[in-house]
Amino acid sequence: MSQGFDSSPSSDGFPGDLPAPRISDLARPRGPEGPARTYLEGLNPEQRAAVEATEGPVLVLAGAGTGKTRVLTTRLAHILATGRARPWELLVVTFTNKAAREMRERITHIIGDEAEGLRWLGTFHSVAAQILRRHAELVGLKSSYTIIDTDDQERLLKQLIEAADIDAKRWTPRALAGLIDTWKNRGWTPDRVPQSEAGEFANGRGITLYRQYQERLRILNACDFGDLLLHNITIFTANPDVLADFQRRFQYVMVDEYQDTNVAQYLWLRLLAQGRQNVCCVGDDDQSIYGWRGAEVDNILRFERDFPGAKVIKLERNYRSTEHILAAASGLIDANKSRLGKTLWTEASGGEKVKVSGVWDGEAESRMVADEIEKAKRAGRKYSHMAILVRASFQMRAFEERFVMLQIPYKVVGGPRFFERAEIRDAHAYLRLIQSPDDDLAFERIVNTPKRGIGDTSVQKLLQIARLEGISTVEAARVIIGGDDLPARTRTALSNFLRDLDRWRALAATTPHQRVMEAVLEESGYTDALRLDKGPTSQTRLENLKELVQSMSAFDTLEGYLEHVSLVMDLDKGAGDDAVWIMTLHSAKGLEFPLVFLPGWEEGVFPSQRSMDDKGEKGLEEERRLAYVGITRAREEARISFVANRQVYGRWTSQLPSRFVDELPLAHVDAASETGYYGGGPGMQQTVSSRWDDPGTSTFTAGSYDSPGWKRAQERTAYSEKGGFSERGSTWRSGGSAARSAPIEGEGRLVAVSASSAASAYTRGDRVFHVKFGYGKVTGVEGNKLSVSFDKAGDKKVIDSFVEKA
DNA sequence: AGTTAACTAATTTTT
DNA sequence: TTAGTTAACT
Repeated sequence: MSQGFDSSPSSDGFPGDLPAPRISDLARPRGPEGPARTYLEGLNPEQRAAVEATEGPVLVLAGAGTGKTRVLTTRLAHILATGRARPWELLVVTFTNKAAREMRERITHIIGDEAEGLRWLGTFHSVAAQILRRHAELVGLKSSYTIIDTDDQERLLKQLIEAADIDAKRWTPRALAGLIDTWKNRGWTPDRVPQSEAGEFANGRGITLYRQYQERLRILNACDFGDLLLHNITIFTANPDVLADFQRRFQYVMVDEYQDTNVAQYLWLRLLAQGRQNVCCVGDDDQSIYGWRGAEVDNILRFERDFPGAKVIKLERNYRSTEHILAAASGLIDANKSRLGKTLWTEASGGEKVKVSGVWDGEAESRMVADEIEKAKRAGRKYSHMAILVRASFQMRAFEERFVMLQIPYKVVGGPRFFERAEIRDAHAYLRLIQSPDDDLAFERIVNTPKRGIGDTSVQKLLQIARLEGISTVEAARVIIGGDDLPARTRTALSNFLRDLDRWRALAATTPHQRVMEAVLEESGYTDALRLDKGPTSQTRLENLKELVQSMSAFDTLEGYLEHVSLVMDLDKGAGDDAVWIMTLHSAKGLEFPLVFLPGWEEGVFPSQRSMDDKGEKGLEEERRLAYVGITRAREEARISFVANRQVYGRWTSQLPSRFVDELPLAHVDAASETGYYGGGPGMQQTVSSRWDDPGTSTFTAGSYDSPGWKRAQERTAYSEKGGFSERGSTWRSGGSAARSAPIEGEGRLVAVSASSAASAYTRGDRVFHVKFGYGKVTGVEGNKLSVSFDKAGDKKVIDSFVEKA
């Protein structure tokens, strides 16, 4: 329900910039009466209503920073504390392992060890995997089925595409994998894919390939992520008794991040919740940013239809951000048409306005951000309280380079995850093959990794025989080394490999698995090959493998370990050190920081051109939600920036400020020129406006986005009348970028820049030392920038003032 | 079989 | 621009 009169802010209320009391605080027994119901204290009326509405369907629309997770965990504790259900009778699903873990932790704080009984608390996929283990035979699998990753998936599809004599370049395995995923996300088994979709891949052969793929998976006793849900649905619909059993078991169902559910997840939930109808979904339509992955915001709208009489509770009181930040975000999201309509409010007044600044190019942008970070640090802020949130990962590099130069500690969140790295997958493939000799996909992956002289043609022969005889590839290998289909050298290599495998398998029976892993990596020559590899990443890979061996010790059995990595692909690296966060807007969802930088707010970058091209208005609205997510991550300060020129894919492109900048309500925004970030004081109007003029060609003199300049510019879709730069989106060759930015550097505000005026004292061939990268040799000199080939860290570009002669 | 040189594509990514 | 993949060479 929307904000009632009685809950309106009172003057002596809770100071808005304080966080809501922590669950852990509330759980602590207060006084002699013990912990009874203390968890309900400090909830606002809406939160409390959501917690206490345990019976019947409930939809909680929880805006950003309104205590959504707190409501969910408290509600769960409430159900348990009041004896409505036992821990194992609760189904609680999240999207990420992280969210599941956090929820488990928070509940443990409230109710203690009883939380261990919550065996159906987990991600959609892990819960579905458990259910599938019990009833795998109903979809033609054994309960020992393996879960394949996207890598295996694509390799399998590639084989099928080639077998069907389809050009795998025109129709890539990846595209087919994407298509099949989409179909599975919609809950479509091969026979359910509508005719209208038939033409999607390789002139209508997509469905046949899908069917073949499923058949291959069944033979391999494997399934992919999408199958986990889909098989569950198949089991439930074809076996009402099984479904009824689970419906009876799950007394209460709770769902986090409901706006991110896809159709398959929705169907799955509906089936399970339909029995008792005690289902509570928590979500925020304004934070739906995974539409491209099959999420259906419509699921929120359908909720009331599928569960008639559902209670809808809105959480709109924000405990995270200041008034200005909230108002800016609200104003922006207001531009979206398809919304359920929530308005966040806070008791916190004042705070800083959202700062918006335009700068010349990406380099200037990273310089500005780094500068502000140093300033904030000097003012007493921790690095770890600051974050840079970008639309796409290519934007990260500029910041990283700058930070390395200035020695600002940073950490990139997201990116290639640990378990997805090639070396880790290779290591796992060895383990899988040791555990189950007929794991063909694992065999194919490592049969020639490291290189042992078994080439592509030989592997193809193996596959052919395996296919023909209906045996596993390993068995086929055993057959082929007895014959003369392969050159003697290859046969020897193959038989050596098989012998090694047998030996490791024997070893695994008697030895702790991490010892086995070590032995395999050494004896297979894998680590040796890496040690010999002169590539810049080989060192990191070796370290990753060490870490892998480390992480294995937490598991009693190899089986347990492998099950874990297939579903819980998540290894939280110690986030202990004080460092600035750099990540995408997507991976920032659910996090918060006192100071948030939002660079790259330019048409085409954000909103992303691709998104708008593919999905039109819908895509744009999702981009806008992403912007909303970005701003609402900030507790105290949000700083948005855009550039006039950006180098994309090696081309210089002139950029227009994002329409989102335009949509921010003026009353809550400060243009950088006015706050005078670069202003040197009175008389020195060295502000953004003059920066835009620096190259001396643009007539774009707007000092801020709200002055006539850039709105006009936007309408004209050109920056320049005088012929400086051509039309918007036009590109020109690089070459002058260093020269253009020189005057800016000339201000000498930055340490690194101040050194730039002097000619470099280094020449090619000099040995140098860098604090971070160690010793290296200069391979090139460009002004004050050196290209250095470091002994340990590989090739880097550094500013000369950061190295010394060695 | 393995190396190198040319070619090409290029968001976001929970499981 | 760069990374990743394929085609031609050794």
